[in-house]
Amino acid sequence: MVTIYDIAKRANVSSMTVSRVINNSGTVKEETRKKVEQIIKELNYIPNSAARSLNIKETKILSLIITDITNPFFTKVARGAEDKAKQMGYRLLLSNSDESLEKESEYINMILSSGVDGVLIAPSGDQSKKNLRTLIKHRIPFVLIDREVDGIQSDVVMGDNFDGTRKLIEHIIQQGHRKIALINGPSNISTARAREKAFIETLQLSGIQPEENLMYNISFKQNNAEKIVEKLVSLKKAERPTAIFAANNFIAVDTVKALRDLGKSVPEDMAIVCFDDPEPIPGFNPFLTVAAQPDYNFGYLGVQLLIERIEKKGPQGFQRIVLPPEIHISKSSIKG
Amino acid sequence: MVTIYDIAKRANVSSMTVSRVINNSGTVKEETRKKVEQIIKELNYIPNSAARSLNIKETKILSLIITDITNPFFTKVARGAEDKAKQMGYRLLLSNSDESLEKESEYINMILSSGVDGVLIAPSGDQSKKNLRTLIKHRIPFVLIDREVDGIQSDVVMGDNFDGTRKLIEHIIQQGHRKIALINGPSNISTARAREKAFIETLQLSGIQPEENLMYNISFKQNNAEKIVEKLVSLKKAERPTAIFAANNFIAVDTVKALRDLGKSVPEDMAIVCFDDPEPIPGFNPFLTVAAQPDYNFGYLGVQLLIERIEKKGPQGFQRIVLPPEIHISKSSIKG
DNA sequence: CTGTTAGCGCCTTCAG
DNA sequence: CTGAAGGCGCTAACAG
Repeated sequence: MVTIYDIAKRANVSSMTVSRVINNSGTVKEETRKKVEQIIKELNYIPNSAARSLNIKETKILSLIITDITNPFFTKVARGAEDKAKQMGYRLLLSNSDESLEKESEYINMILSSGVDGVLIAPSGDQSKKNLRTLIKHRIPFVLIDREVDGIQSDVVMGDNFDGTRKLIEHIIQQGHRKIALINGPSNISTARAREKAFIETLQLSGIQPEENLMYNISFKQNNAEKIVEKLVSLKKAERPTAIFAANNFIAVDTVKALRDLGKSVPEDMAIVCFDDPEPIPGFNPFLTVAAQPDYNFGYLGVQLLIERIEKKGPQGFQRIVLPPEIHISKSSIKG
Repeated sequence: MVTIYDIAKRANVSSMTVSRVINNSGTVKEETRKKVEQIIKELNYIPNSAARSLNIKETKILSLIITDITNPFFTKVARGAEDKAKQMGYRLLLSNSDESLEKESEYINMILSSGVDGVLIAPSGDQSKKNLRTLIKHRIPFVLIDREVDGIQSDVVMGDNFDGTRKLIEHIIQQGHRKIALINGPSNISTARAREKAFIETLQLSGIQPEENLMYNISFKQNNAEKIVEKLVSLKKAERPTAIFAANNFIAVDTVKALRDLGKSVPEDMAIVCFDDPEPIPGFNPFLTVAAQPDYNFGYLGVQLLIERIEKKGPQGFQRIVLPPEIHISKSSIKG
């Protein structure tokens, strides 16, 4: 391995001069700089980042913790995050928590020891407070994406869950539906709470009384909605919903599949609207009516805030960026 | 920051003993080990990985270079890679080359200086040889995924492009099509070459003469197929294809959109089959007939080979794992 | 503009 | 089973 000393020797300078050339720091005579640079090329010298990190205590590595890269929403978040990170000279570590506090904790531990400069995280829920506290204790800057956590002050980039939900529900009411079910995520996740609140209030504003037996909390992960759908479908006609609001894309997909398996058709037997688009390519094969979030920007802006925080260029107080969703109306909620 | 010395002092041992406890190396009396471990907990000690890496020359970080995480095929590859990496105690860096040699080269440079232990890469094409040679020169192990590179010997995990293509084309011929167009990726990518070869040979075996003016090479990226589709559609009826083989999912999506914009319907006016599923959730909203690859395993097995190579547990020779695709027949190729 | 000294936190080597 | 000395490759702080 060729080190800074090998370069120094060949160039008849000290290691410090080489260091200055590499980092463009201090002042070096144009002539010596040229010489050093040439020798660096000749010898294919590459600075050792471990040694560098040991000194200056920064790695130029960020950690992205999402629940599942396979969820098209987070796929785009990751792409936005990576793009911005690269642009700013940072690398990005990928982690999938699968909505599990335990996995999240494991990643947090790995983060502490691998010395990343900052963390962009979609927390698994309010219980993540524990993990975020750990980050705070170790002075590792972080930015929350998509989800807030009760009792944690920080920068955050999130969607307008209330507004998106309200528009979806208004739309479905406008389509003539009065019995509307909610299949929601766990209530320890801020997005689920906001969506439920908006669901209830929007119904009430239209003079519809929200019904307990039409509202369910399951996981935001795949393969969870089937039983709920069966239950809803098997209700007596008078009690049965004619529309379902799926609180995220995975739940929506499950719901559609479950209905299909039950021989029900969408939207004739059951209308569906959902938050977050399950399609990676919007508008390709449009079927579901969705509140599509600017997912790419969640990641892009998140990394931007994070780097500002790391490099202390950010404002003193925490920033809270709320991005509005776009409603895309499609077959799943329109009759005929 | 609490260091190994702080622990040593408190425990009345030397830093070496602490080091031995941390790494489970050498021998330490059960009693002292217990004491040290307790103090580590009390003080919330976390080993500094930069210092560690500086000594032992390993980071437990792998780099994944794909063309675009947003492509559902690579999304799954990434998930498989991350799962295996985590299981083996490694972290994974994410990079999107966007099929660009330049971006790929930038990432390779970052890799060299950030000292990752190994690289899992879907090369941008045969021109990546340059970058792979750089990795070889710097003794950084790598495994190719999805694509081989002319003149590079290495471990590789890839799909059976010939077989998948053959089955798709046989299917489309069986549907009565004789004029079949190919919208392929660039011929400097091994998968594109294999798919073209299989396309031509399968046609010939069925007594159909491949036609130059029905075969095109574009990029594997999004938003490229429109002009080709327009050209194909505007051919005189006698020359016009009745089916299109899109060589990857992005091309297929573009093709479907372009046809839609031109007022053509699929499969009535034009049948479509493609390699790689554009749906993140197979079978959710089935439309396209596809050769779906075991994408998750590309990443999972790729990382497995890579770690074996890094830890020198792998066989001397290089491994070449070829995974068969599954054909999913759907509306886009079946009439009425 | 350049060099010297010291040390980042850990692990290897060798002694005991 | 444990410790002392030295070094990994680099840079901060100072000196010239």
